[in-house]
Amino acid sequence: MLEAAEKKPRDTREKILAVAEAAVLAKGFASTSIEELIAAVGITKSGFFYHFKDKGELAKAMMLRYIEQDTKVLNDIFQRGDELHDDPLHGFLVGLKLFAEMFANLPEAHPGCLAASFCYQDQLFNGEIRDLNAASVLAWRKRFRERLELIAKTYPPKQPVDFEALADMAASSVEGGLILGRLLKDQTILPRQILLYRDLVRATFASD
Amino acid sequence: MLEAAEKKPRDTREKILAVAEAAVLAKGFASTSIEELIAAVGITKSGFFYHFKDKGELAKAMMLRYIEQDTKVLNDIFQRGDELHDDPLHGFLVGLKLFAEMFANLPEAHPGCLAASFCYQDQLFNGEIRDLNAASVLAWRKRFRERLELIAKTYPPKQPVDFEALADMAASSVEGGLILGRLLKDQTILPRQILLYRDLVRATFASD
DNA sequence: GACCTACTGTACCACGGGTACAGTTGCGCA
DNA sequence: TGCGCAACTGTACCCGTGGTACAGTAGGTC
Repeated sequence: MLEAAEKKPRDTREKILAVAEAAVLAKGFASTSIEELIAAVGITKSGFFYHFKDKGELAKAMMLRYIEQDTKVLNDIFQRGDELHDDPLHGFLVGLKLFAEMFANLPEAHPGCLAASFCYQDQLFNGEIRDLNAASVLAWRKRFRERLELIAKTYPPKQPVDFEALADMAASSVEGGLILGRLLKDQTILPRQILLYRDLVRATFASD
Repeated sequence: MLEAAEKKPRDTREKILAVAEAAVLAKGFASTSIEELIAAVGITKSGFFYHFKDKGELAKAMMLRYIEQDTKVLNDIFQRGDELHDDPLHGFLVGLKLFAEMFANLPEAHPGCLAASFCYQDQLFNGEIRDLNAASVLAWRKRFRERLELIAKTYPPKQPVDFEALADMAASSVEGGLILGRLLKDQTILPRQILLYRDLVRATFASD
């Protein structure tokens, strides 16, 4: 009876999450109605509540999905950077360049960061989701901080450096660049912010 | 009959806007109910709709109020910076330091940026509000870009510089710093991001 | 005493989140 | 061949909130 035999288990759940992410990034979580999600996916309300016991569970699943995708992208990009360069500093700089290029080459504007969206509506969510969100930022901090300190072993900076802040600035540049890019409808803003961050990293460890 | 004779015209309107801003930054615009605003201010629903014909007009008034306050703060800070230093570069660097200190010395965590909050819910608003929001970012860009180009006349940078991106990075650092600060509940993140931006500006025009 | 500003009071509707639960369909498996 | 399970559908219903509509009123000003 079904014209599509390609249906896999969990497929619907994934579709709901994808549609929900796009909607939340455009309108916020509260104004994303379950009604519109089921209409877009082509299921009924009962179908939705089969997958998620309430809207809060949807939020949690969205966050987990986002963090997973995010981690994978970062891993890929910076691994490729390191493959192109043995040196910790130059591998990192190549990684940052690849990162900027990835955003520059997106077919359309980046829809935004779910962590930022949730952050500006955090009273809607329970502590579990806020903790997930904080953990994802700490993962960025750890990743970049460890790299920066590794670089500092080979290239000791002449000035004292706030490594934590410099690590955070990677995430901060992305968040800031996404917001400005959206507000001005200019896709070039985000990659250029990342390249400026790259300039700062290079200047921090400059050997001249 | 009224125990308070201190009531001034427009006072209620201002109270509504202040309460609404705090609520929107905590929960988002959509989930900020008119009900809770009037409860906090102590008026009735009819009183609310006397001041704003609908929720959209409230949003517009919030945005206008936010932009006005924002402009005033920036003017004050960077004017003081320039009073302390004649040189365009060093006046700017002092201004950035004052800016960072302002955030560091806030009695409690900065509640967030209304422009960012609206940005992540922009489908809720009409074009007028989105235009206001974009204009406020362009005002930051213009302010910082003009200053950077002025500095470049005295301190020509040795490397080519993306002045637009470097100007945008001021706003971007604030937006990014606010988000990270909120997510990690750490008030020091934002001022430290601004100080890193200051480092980048200094390095860009370094004469050594 | 007329007029204006800044409200109050009352009544009402539509929509969406959420609950409850019974029924159905197709697939894997014994 | 039939059993059970995952993944739904169908129906019915409650309630809170945004939003509309509009009439009334208290206090100050000219």
